[in-house]
Amino acid sequence: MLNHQLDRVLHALADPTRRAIVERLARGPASVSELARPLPMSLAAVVQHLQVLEASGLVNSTKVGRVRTCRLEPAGLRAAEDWLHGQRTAWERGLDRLGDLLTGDDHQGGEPR
Amino acid sequence: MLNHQLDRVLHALADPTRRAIVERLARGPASVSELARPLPMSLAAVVQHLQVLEASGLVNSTKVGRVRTCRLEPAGLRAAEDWLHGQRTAWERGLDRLGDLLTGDDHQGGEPR
DNA sequence: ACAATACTTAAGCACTTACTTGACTATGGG
DNA sequence: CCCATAGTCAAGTAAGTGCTTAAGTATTGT
Repeated sequence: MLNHQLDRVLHALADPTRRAIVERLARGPASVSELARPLPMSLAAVVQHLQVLEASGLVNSTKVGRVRTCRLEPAGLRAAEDWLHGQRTAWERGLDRLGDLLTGDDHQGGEPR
Repeated sequence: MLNHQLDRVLHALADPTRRAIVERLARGPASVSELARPLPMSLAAVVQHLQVLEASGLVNSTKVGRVRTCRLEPAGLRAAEDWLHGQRTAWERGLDRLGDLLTGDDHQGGEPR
């Protein structure tokens, strides 16, 4: 995935309203009004949040008649998850190597400079 | 984890400069100047990014003498990872149940309304 | 003591974000 | 045909973000 898209995904998820929408959509598809009903803001504001989510690739929607149905697109979620996992495990592996060094158990050779 | 902290973590990671800092720190601790060197901006700007990262709990730092050493704190990364994973798998389980319904293989009973 | 290093703090500025309201365009039921 | 429903579009605004420069404070090497 391009850095650019990860950018959009994380930005989209950084907002609590948009996370609430994602949480709702994780339980199944919903129309714009259904998504808006529990939220303390105008429907127009919700539509704007949906545009951000759609631009990030986290959500896609199709309009049939006058109702637009939105669903979650797990790929974007997955990409962000993978990035986070990569950083965290890289760091934790580093801590492990440090632990090995301190216990004299270095299987790779070469000390830190 | 409180919604509030997830908020800060995702907001912190939504910026490419801050993600670059996290990627660097995943390979091991670094001083402020070391973090700033490859980045195309002033040191003061980097310090501001570090403040955001530290407020989110993703990074902590200790100052010895005149040099502040920053390291990654994996807990925040983990919390975000878990949230993403939860949403994604909830959605995918939903898709599975839908698949089961379509193949007549519903082991839970109760059709969608 | 002096100067270089490694930050720190504050003020300011362009740009973006998260809303609002108001006007508008389908679509569908009675 | 009429009206409610469902959503769209366009301004406008207050607050927040990501930088900058400039001035300041400790700490360390000579």
